Amino acid sequence: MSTNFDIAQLRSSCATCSLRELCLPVGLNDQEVHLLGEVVSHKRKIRRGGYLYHTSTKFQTLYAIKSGFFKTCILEEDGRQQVTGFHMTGELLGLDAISGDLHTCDAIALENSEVCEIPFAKLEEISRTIPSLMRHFHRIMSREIVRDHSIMLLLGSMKAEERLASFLLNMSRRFAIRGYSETSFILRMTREEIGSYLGLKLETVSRAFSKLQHETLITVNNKHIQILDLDRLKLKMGNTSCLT
Amino acid sequence: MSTNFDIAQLRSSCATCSLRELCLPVGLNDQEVHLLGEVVSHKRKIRRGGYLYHTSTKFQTLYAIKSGFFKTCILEEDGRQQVTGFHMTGELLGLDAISGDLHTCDAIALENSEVCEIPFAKLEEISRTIPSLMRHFHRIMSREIVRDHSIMLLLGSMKAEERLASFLLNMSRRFAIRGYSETSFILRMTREEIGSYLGLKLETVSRAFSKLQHETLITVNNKHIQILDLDRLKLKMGNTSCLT
DNA sequence: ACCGGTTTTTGATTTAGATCAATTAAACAA
DNA sequence: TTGTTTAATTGATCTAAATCAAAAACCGGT
Repeated sequence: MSTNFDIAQLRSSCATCSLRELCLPVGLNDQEVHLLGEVVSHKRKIRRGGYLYHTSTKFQTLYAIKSGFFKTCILEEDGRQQVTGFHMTGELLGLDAISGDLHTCDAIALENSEVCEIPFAKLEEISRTIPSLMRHFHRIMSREIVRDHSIMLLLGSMKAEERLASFLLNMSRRFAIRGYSETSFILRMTREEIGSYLGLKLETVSRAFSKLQHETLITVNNKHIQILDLDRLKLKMGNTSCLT
Repeated sequence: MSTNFDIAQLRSSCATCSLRELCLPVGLNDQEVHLLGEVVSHKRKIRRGGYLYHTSTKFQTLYAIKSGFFKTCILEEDGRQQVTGFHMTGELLGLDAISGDLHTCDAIALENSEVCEIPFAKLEEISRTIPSLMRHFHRIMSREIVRDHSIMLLLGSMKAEERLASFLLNMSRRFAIRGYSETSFILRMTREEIGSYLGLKLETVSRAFSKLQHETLITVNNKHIQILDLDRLKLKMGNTSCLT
């Protein structure tokens, strides 16, 4: 909450956690880090199952995930929900709210999590004086668009097993980027949520997991996944360059 | 090509064509319009079937479509292509290239078209001095993300007829925004391209068209579509708030 | 450690849409 | 105009994934 903070601490937090997305690759000087610190200093904790934000929420805030795991989803009027993304430690959340004054989806914590709130207006303001920050922010937005296009490719033309392989490889890569193991990780979401994201029913997801396990490509222990053969898994997903 | 231009002309072109997306809603003063004019003054013509840009093209340019119709698509290694979007007069193209140095898809003209080239670096530069322009640009990017999420919803949980209804209503709305008829329009793309976009085969698209026609919701004359009952078509697509 | 609810797995059956195939219609060039 | 190519429609069949169903594993709370 306080705007009083330690630059060294911010720098190190940039290097290790949530703010890396936003400022690590930019190469800011001390004064710029100071400015940015004022913007990102507000922390917030969300318990497992809790909402980070709701559809139609008005406040325009971005969130850098300091620790934890989220899903974003659209709730249809008939009750079903479509998962539009999963978001892990170090990633940025809330880009959808910029288009209008309202969020267009719900963001729900899949485990106890902590985020930094980033008032978007303030970020715009200081990024005007720090071109590299603005550039970096634009790249993040564009990357989101590109990722969504890969998902469209996946949903539009891949079959169940390819989708799951694609998904696992995407998760693997994102864990690797954050410094976690790329072959052994816990998927916080349920089979149903994976299914919703991949355009499949939960039973189909489960079957696909089993199939990949029988082929000794992965080991499945409920939510704990171990990838036994990354290369062979890549072949599985077809020759597509999917899920950026 | 020239940086010498008439402010009045730019203003009027803003009001009527491609640049509306970029500058119309912003409310710029004369000096700002002048600045913007320097950025968007380079025009380019593309013939039907021609490429506006290729995957892995390096130049970072945005394109405002002055007139015409484009598709963007990802070409898979096995030859199939996934259409990721259709883009009509007045819309902005090329947002995918910001994330890296390369375009991540092809943009192909579906009819003879004309675009304004907007060097992205220059746009960033001048938007630093025009906050409302920057804000507006961010909204455009965010809207793209939100739209992609609607498509994910469509691909993930709608059935063939709902998808087509959703698609037609989206087209209708976009035509309406640009000042064309919302109930009678030409779809420049083939059934195969619609199918690729909607995650369906061309035969299925054709059948869905026929079905909607038999139910007297629309009239189909090859590429010319006439919507007979907008409200009933909206019901068709399920209670989903799809395709922003 | 036990209990009640949720999540996951696996099997049997059904179905929407893919695939295969053939006809008709439109677009285009000579 | 005519012939040639490409696009669209419609029908018959097949299949991947949805749906229905039931058992097994896991989780959180006491």
